[in-house]
Amino acid sequence: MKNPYHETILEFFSEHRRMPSYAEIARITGLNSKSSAYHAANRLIKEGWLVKDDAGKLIPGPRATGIRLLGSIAAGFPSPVEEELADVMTLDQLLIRNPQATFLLKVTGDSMVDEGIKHGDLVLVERTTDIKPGDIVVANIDGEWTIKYFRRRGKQVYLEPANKKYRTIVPREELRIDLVVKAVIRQY
Amino acid sequence: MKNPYHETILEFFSEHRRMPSYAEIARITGLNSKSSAYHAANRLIKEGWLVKDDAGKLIPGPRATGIRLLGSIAAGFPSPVEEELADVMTLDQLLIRNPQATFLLKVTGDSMVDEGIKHGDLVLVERTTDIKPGDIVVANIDGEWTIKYFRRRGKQVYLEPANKKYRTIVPREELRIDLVVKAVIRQY
DNA sequence: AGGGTAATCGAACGTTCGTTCGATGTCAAG
DNA sequence: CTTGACATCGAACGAACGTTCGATTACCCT
Repeated sequence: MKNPYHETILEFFSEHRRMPSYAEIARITGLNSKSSAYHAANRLIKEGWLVKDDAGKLIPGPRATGIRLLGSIAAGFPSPVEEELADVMTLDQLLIRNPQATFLLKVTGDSMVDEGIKHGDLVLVERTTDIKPGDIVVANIDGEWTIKYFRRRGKQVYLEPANKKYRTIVPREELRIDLVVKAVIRQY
Repeated sequence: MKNPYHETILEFFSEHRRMPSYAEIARITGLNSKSSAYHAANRLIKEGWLVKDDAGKLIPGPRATGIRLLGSIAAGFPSPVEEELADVMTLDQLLIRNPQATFLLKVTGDSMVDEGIKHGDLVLVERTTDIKPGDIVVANIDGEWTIKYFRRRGKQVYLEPANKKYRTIVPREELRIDLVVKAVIRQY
């Protein structure tokens, strides 16, 4: 019972992808009545952990949801405790525009190291037809999948690595590319 | 009505951070009865857009939710269409262990370029006391915030950049660090 | 020890929920 | 046109929901 209620409740949210009912709040927090859960939830609303939407349903509040996007490192740093937070969002909301066409790939090899994309990194890839020169793309060259810059000189398109050890690839035949890298994610 | 129901419903989810009730599904889809909404939802469940959890509540299904984590690029690539998906998760679930203590910072400067952390990148920072040598940390050195490797030689701790242009920092006085970099995110 | 504030409880309320049913409507194949 | 499969509808059910109330308990302050 050490755990404050908001942690228990938000844990439920991230596990179940929905908010618990008051009966469920009572169950998971150890409270013995719905009304205790109701009052506890109202306290959490006052504290900003939860909010009620237009329909009166509980949803995670500004203090709980997502990630706090703070200033830049060199520019200084809001006070660690109790930042009254400008922008709060989910990483998914931040990074993903078209969920149906987006997925994650693990990068193998070092052909893009000079771009800061290393072996083992994850790349967030979106399937799209809107590919512009300079984009980083995932392409199938002669049956092999690779990640490269998409370049164009005149009418000729080619794929350029971000690593001098590798050579630019000029496709022998027509090159169909529909996967563009929207983000790079590296975990430590 | 061009929009298939699952798009309307999942749109509701991402806007409201909860799934609609059947009455609400009827309203937003233009259906005139709860039971139509109920049957429509069941179809979507069969198609994988939605699922019901243990309590019978609707939650987004594997086809809708989060991101598909596929194989590595060099290792080949599951068929683009209709991958029967190993792992599906939210980016937040993937990256964030302790939501309360986690936030996002924008990196300024190039002191970590050799680690693949470039100017303008976002770093996912967690406040923790468990910092080990080799970790990438955000530290306050003489009033300035910087991002560096945390190193230790004997009893002496110091901060090392990942860029030969910069010098290692040996703190004059005691160094209190509680921000460790858990992930790097770069958007294109 | 005592007094006051806040948390918890159990019971009760009207409302909304998910679900089932049978009837009606739509559309394509035979 | 007839048949069958399927989507939609409106009404109905008990169960679960959010909320309120008054009584009880726990906790802090001096």
